[in-house]
Amino acid sequence: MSEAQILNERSMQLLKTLVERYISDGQPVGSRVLSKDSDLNLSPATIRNVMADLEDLGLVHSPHTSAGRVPTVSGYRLFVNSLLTVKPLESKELTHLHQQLSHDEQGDVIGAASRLLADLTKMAGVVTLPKREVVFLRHIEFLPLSHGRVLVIFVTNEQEVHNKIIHTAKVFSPAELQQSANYLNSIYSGHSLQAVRKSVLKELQDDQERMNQGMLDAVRMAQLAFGQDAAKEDYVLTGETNLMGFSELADMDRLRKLFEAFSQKQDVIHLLDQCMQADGVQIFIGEESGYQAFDHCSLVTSSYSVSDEVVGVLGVIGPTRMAYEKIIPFVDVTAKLLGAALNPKSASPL
Amino acid sequence: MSEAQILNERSMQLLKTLVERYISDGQPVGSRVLSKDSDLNLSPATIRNVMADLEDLGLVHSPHTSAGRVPTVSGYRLFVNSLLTVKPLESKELTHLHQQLSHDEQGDVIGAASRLLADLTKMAGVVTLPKREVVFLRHIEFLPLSHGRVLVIFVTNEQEVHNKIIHTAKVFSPAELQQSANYLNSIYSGHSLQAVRKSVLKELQDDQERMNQGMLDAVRMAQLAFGQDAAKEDYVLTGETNLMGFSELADMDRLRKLFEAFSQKQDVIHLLDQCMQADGVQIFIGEESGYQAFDHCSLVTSSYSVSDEVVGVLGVIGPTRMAYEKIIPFVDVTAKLLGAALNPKSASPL
DNA sequence: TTTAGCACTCCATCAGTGCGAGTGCTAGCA
DNA sequence: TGCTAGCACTCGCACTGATGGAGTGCTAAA
Repeated sequence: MSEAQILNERSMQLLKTLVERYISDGQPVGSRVLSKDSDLNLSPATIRNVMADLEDLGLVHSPHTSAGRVPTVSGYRLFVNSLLTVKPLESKELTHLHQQLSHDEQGDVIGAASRLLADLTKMAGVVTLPKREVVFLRHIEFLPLSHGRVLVIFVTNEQEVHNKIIHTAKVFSPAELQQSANYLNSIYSGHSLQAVRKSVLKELQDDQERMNQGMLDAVRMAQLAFGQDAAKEDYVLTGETNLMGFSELADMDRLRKLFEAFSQKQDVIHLLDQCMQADGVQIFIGEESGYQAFDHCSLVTSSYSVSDEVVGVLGVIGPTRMAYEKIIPFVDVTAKLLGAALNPKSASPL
Repeated sequence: MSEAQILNERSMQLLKTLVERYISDGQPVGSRVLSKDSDLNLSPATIRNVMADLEDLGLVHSPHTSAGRVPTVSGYRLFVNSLLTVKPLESKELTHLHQQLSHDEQGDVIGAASRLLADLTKMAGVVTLPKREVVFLRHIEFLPLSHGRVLVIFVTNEQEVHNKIIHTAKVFSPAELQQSANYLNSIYSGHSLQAVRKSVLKELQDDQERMNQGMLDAVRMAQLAFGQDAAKEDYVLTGETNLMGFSELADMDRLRKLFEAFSQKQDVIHLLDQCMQADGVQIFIGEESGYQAFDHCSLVTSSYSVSDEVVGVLGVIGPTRMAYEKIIPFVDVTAKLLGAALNPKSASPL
C-alpha cells in the first residue's frame, strides 16, 4: 500500500488505454472494456484494483458509483507528458497545409493559418498577429487634416502600414509637413522605432539651439507620432462555432463564458502571451490555464518564429477531450510552416 | 362568418394586448389573462371566440391544445405596423448615447455605436462600416518592395488610409516611384476614384504618344492600384454573447447556424444591404429575412447618413420576442446620432 | 352578441419500478 | 503476494402511471 510510489508500468499502461478509449468514445470506461482493450490479459477485477489506486492518486474519477472512470486533468496531464504516442501528420494533410500557407493569394497568411487550424481539427483555431521585438521605420508621411490635426502614416518592416492622427500645437502648411517628413525620413529611415524614440527625446532635451525651426517641428511631430506605441496585441480566431458541437461545452453558461472571453480578447491574449515564452508545443488542459472560461477546454499552442525570432503564437482550442496525439504534431508543423511563409527569403523548413 | 373582412377594432385591441403580454412574459397567453389585461371587460369565453378568429387568420398560434396563444410572424408584423405605441427614449439613455458618440476618444465611433446598441438592448448590435458612394482621392504614395512588388498607400476622404501591394512588370527605382506618385497626386488629387479610373483607362487607350515614359509608368501603376477596388463591405458586430441568454435561441443548432452566419458575414451583409435602401427604421421579423439562420430572430435596423448621403446601416439583432416599442426608437436615434458624429462639421441633430 | 358552464385535452410533475452497468469487497487460488 | 471469480450492492436511466392545473371548444341560455 505504499501510496506515494511511482506508478508502475502496468498502471501507466492502463491509464494510457483508458485515456485513449475515453478520448475516442466520450463514455466513462469500465473495467470490463479496459480489460479487453489493453493487451495485458488481466481480469476486470484486477483492473478495478488498479483503478482504485489511480483514483486515489487523482488521475481518474468516477462520475457516479456505477459508472466507469474518466480521466481528470492530472490524468490527462500525465498522459500528455509521458504516455502519448504522437501520430505524424498524414502526408495529404501536410501537403495541403503547405500549399495553403505558401501560395497565399490574399496577403492574409495569418487568417489562412487560423482557418486551417480550425478546419482540419474541427475545433477553434487561433493565431496572434506577428509582433516583432524590434521594428524598423521605413518611411513616414504627414497629411494635414482640419483643426490642426495631422494624419501620420508610417511604414515599418518592409510593408506594414500604420496610421494615426495627432494633434499639433500649431497649424502646419502642407509644404511644412512635407519638409518635416523628408527630414525625418532622411535621418531615421532604417532605424528601429526604439532608437527613433530615444533619439527624439534626446534631441528635444539637449541641444535645441543646434536645430532650425523646421527640424524642431519635425522632431516634435515625431515625438507625437511615436509617443506611446499602443501596439495592441491581437489575434485571429476562427471556427468558434465548431466548439458548439461538443457535448462537454453544450452547457449554455460555459459556452457563453467562453465566447465572452473570445470577444473580450484580454484573457485570451494573456494566455497566449504565456505560450510565447515556452518553446515547442505548450499545452493547457482544463483549469490549468487559470481562466474560468477555459475550465472545460484545452489549448494546444506553439510559438512561431521569423528568422529565429519568436514573433507570435498559434494554436487550437477545443474540449479537454481531444485527440492530443494528432493535434500536437499538427500545431507544431503549422507553426513552422507559418514562420516560413512569413519569412520572405526562406524556402520550406521541412 | 365573413372571413376575409378587415379585423375590427376589438380584435386588434386584443391582438395588441396579447403581443404585449407575450413579449413581457414569454408565456403563451390564455383567454383568462387576456380578459383581465385588456380594458374591454369581456369574458374569457368571448375572448376565446376572437382568438379562434385570429388563429384562422394566421395571426396567433397555439403551441398545443391547452396552452394559450402566441403571436405568429404575421401577428408580430401586424402589431409592429399598426398597433405599436412607441415609447420615446428615456432622457437618461439619450444623454448617455449622445455623450458616448460625440466624445469619441478612440477614433472608433463605429465600434462605440455597436457596443452601445448591444449594451443598452442586451442583445446584439451591428453597424456596417460607412461606405461613401463617391470616394475622393486625396494622396497616393508608392514604396518599393522586393521582387518588383510595390506597396501602394493612398488616402481618401480626408483620413481613410488604404494600402495594397501591386506587382509591376518592370522594377522601378525609388526615385522613379516618387516621381510617379508626384505626377499622379498633381493631376488626380481631389478627384473621385471613379473619375480617376475612367481617366486612367482613357489615357492608356487613346494618346500614349502624348505622354513621356514616366507619365506612362505612373498611369500604368495607377491602373494596377485602383484596378478593381475590392471595397469589401464589413460590419462591426458586438454582444453576440447576449443572444445566448434567450430561451428561444437556447437550441444549439439554431445558435450555431446564427453564429456561423455571423462569422461568414456574407448573409448578414446581404441582409443589411437591403436595409440600406429603405429609409427610416426597417424591420425583419423571423423568417421574413429569408435567411434560415435568422428564422427565430428579429432585426431592427436603420440606415445612417453623413451630409444627406446614406453611408451605412446599423441595427439590433435579437429574438423575435423583443420589446419593439423601445428598440425601434432607440435604433432610430442611434442612427441619427452616429450620422452626426461622423459628420465633422455638424452639431447635434436633435 | 355575449356569457356561463362543462367536458375534454394536453402538459408538467412526481413517485415508483425494473434493468443494466459497473463497482467494492471477500474468499480462494497459484 | 498477486491475481481472479463471485456476489451483493449502488446508482443512473428510461419507462410507467397517476395527479393536478391550465386552457380550450362547444353548447345553451341570457
